[in-house]
Amino acid sequence: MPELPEVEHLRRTLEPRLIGRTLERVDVRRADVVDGDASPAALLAHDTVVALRRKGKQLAILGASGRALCVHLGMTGQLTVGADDTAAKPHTHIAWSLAPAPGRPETTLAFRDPRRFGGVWTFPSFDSLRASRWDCLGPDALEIDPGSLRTSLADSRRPIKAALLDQAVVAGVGNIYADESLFLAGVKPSRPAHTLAGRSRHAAKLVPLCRAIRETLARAIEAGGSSVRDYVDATGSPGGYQGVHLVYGRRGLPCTRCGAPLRSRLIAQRTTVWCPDCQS
DNA sequence: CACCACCCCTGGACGC
DNA sequence: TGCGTCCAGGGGTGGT
Repeated sequence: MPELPEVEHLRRTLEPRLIGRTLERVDVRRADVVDGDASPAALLAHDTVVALRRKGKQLAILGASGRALCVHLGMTGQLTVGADDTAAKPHTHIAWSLAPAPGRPETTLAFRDPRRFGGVWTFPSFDSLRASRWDCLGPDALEIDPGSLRTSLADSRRPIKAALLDQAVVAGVGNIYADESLFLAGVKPSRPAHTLAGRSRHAAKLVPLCRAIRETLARAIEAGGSSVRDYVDATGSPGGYQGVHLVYGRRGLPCTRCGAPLRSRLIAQRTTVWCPDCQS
């Protein structure tokens, strides 16, 4: 399930394979994964990729024409660059043919998404992409700072876990890294968000929580992200961070720090795992 | 206005 | 072995 680290690792693996490449032709097999103008030109046909940007869990592909695509992977989305058979897998909804380029054997860019929680949005410019999809997001989670987090949490009575999942509070944290960050910071997921922003003793954990979010995400990027089920990078390789999750997916197993059995319950409609002894 | 429940979707795990 | 059921969850939306 792609969160910020998976999308950033994907961006980094796409970059050397896509920058400077011209998208010759686009084959849209499922038009309903495209939002906005789904014409070939809007999907960067005959355009050359000049940059790949990311905010939170969203990826932007910028063309030399000025046009922009926003890709969101949802739960099961994949964006891969490879040989002809890259587009042959089931649930490949969009396939671009890459113009031949010296030293670059890849021929195909494919967007695949079995469950179709993801999609592709087309925009005439990067500015319009940002205005309609990125400006409403909170700060990117890699750069979250105590000041902005405190402001977002101050008036919120919902559980801190629910706040961290809210992309308007901080962009890029999903279920896995919310649980991991809260564990590292010693914060109970159900704790009312505002108690981390006020004058109670728990407010002292705001700075550690910010640090935990940034460090957890940075380490996961270096490990190539977490492949719980479907995530692969641009080359089709899974990540390696799923092997080092401290709480996510470990309900009932002993806490790595104190040995107590990890507990689990739904918070904000998401399975949440935490240590009853290490988090308060 | 803050926040929650619901919904979209498919594949894999599990039980019988 | 095969079939039915349940569960995973990002994010938009409509309701409280």
